[in-house]
Amino acid sequence: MITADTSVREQIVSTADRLFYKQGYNLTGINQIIEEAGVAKASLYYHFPSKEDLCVAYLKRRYERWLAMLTKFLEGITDPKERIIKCFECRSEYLLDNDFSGCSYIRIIAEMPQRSAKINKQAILNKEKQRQFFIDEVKKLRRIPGNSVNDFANAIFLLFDGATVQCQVYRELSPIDNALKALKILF
Amino acid sequence: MITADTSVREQIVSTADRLFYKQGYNLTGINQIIEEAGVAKASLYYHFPSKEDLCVAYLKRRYERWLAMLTKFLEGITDPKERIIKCFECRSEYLLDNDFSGCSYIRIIAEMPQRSAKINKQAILNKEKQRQFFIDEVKKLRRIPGNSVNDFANAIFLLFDGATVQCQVYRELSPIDNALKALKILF
DNA sequence: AAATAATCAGACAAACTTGTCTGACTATTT
DNA sequence: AAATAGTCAGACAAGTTTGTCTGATTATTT
Repeated sequence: MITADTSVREQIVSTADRLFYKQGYNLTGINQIIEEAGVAKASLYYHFPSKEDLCVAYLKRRYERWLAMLTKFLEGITDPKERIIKCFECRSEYLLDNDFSGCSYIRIIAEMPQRSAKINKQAILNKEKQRQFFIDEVKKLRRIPGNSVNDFANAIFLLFDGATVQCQVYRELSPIDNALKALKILF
Repeated sequence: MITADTSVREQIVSTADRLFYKQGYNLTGINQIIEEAGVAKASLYYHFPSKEDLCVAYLKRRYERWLAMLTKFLEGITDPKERIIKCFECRSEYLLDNDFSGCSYIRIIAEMPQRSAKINKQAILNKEKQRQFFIDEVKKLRRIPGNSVNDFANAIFLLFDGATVQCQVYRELSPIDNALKALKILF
């Protein structure tokens, strides 16, 4: 009996996840993945018809990891404004834990101008889930700056992505601080 | 007598510029560059010791192009608030003209987690010049939201980068509109 | 017990990667 | 006129890439 998290499939995805995110998709070869995962090449291609499909699994996994981390961060916090701020603080920790590798969805699109339909779809789906989080929180606010839920949520989402990519570029967390200061001006 | 813009060196850089930005750095081979530039491989390596050095030239060129475009956009406009807004509109046109390829500095760092020192330095230099533009404009404002020049300029810069990457992801200009709406709330 | 699903190791294909080198030729400068 | 700088075409090295295929072995399910 083999448990889910030691299965060959899981080994492959978790190794691909680590390597794609750390080294980039294009610079990570199938051979490296199977070697570090300790599985046969045929096993990888048994589970994933192509590298592209493995990439989709990687993106799904990244979102799940982010959601789990955020959920834990927000535990017990009900105030929407505080929850939004905590989301940025969660980003700080995420980037620190992950060597300032930025947002995997943005990165995968930056790396693939050919625009694989499957990968594109998953990346955008993940981004939309992030946007929805902010919309949901903004809806709970008593007073909404600008008087439009979507406009204000989108403003926060822009700060969030802006801070994420700038942290990646500068390899430091100051852009998150800048974003928090921007939030203070906005609220 | 050979003019500067038809020289072999210029041919190489302009071709590399086009291909790096469109296809991505890692997916563009030296062989494709020399073929499309119509030059010999030895000529490329005569001017640029390595692909890395060519990349630095590419980043410099991208900044110059952006600056030229922005300067033209701002011609005759003196009001700092208006100049900031125009900068976002310039970004719209830039992205539309360039197939939504995003910011070349951010992208190159997203593509190269190995962090080539030369490339990293140039990318950050370019980003700092962009930040300085916003700082200079904010300084001219009569009333500064939040009462700190740097904080407000950084907020705008975050919106700028956030909008740029989101436009790249979604392949549409709505994030720029969102950023302009965010600016309205901020001001 | 038989059939199927999952896994293994690794060879192979066909293409691509950056960079070096040869050797010749032309243009420019001293 | 001689020396240097620039350019050419292309072979070559040593490595990489994704994906296919062989053939065998083990696990699971029917």
